[in-house]
Amino acid sequence: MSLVCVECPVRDRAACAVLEEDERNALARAGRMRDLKRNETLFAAGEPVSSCATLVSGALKVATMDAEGREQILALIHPAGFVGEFFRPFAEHDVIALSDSRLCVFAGPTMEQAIDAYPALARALLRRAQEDLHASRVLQALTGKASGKARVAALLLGFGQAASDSPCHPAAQFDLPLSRGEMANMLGLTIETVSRQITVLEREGAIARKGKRGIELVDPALLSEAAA
Amino acid sequence: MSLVCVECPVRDRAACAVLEEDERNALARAGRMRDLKRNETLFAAGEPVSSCATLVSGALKVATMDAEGREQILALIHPAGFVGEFFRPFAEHDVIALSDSRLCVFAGPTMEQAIDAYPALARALLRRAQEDLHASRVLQALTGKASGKARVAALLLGFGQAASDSPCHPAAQFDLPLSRGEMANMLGLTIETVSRQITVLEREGAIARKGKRGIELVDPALLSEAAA
DNA sequence: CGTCATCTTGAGCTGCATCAACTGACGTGG
DNA sequence: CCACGTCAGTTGATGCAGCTCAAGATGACG
Repeated sequence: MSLVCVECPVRDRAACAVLEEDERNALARAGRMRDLKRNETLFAAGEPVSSCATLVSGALKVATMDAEGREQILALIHPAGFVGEFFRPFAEHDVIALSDSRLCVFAGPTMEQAIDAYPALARALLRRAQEDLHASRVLQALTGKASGKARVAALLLGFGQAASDSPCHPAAQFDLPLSRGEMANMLGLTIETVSRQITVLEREGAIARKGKRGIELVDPALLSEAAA
Repeated sequence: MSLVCVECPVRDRAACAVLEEDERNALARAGRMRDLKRNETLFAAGEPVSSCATLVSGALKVATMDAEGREQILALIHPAGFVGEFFRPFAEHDVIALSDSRLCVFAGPTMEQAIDAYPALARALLRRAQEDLHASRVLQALTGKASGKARVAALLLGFGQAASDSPCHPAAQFDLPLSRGEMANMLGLTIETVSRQITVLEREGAIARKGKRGIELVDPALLSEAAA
């Protein structure tokens, strides 16, 4: 399947946005679109990885299973995000679709050749890797020693930011992209604790539940105070 | 000060190792050596960063302070490691010397020009960023939901690996590069808990204390079992 | 020998995990 | 259309791992 970059919703935010039109088209001819259903696995930990991809729409999670079979979510991938490691023969973590998703997939050598051919692409990928690294450390700082309430509050704020168009103000209302269980796996808590802390934050007037997945940020200031 | 790559202890492991001799020398002329004493700060969170560096000897920590002024260690940098973000105007985290250290420092634009001039360098930095990202996620998985004992055991094993020449077997005996407080900050525990778990592991026969900072891995298999 | 920093050990308390029951939404099949 | 099962979420009761506070112990150094 050929890619139609002209219609790509992330055409000016993804790594390939730094390429010239003809370069991008050349790269696109070497890639293909792939759709994933919710909970479908893109890469499985331990399996050989010979490809990488840009997320076009939907959302992915990067996760590991511990010895007891419990999942730990290590990162979320949003549209325009990039997954796949070039320099490792095997995937270290699972990459799974959180919702129905569409990706722009490239076979391993294709992208390696491309970063040699287009220096700007290497820069763009380096930038993205550093951003991912930063995001990982921020999450680490959060789960390191914050209280359960602070973790949940910070996660809700983060979702609000992600759901907003403006980079400074969070969306007033949005749908949670994660189930309670996924939020718990991400924060190093249990389902029950997440649920309880959401209840507490609602009772304090910081947020309000809107249906099963909807959240309204009633008092963002109060919420960010709880996240401290 | 000019750099003498020929004598550099990390000359074939650092990112610049991918360069040809003359390219490397050209880059070296644009950089300079810098020595840090223990606890000296290389980058401070929030301050503008206009440089990056390869660690030649010693060790660094990447850390944040939470609202209550407690430190959280997010990553350790070992010799041949690279620090500094090109694409961000301000440092997000503190970078501090854990022991007396020597770095090979480059002013911001120097390295940016170099990655454009030498595609192999961009690849090498991308590889390093992905490795850092992986290390960050491994640490995150560890601090996510493991027990105190498992965290301490895993950290000790990691130090053993790092202190060893062989990549597969850990060193039988080594000195802890971190104080109890630093280990606690890294693992999301308290000094007391770290101390207690070390005592437990010693009582179980997995390790033995050798003086103030020395650790002997009496039974590595038992230790890695405790880390599970 | 005293001082200071680091580490260890003890005792009690707290926050989160665990186990368990209940609710509501949804889908399936009789 | 209703009975039923399933699944996600909520709430309650209880226990324990790790935090907190406190008191030594150990070692480095002047």
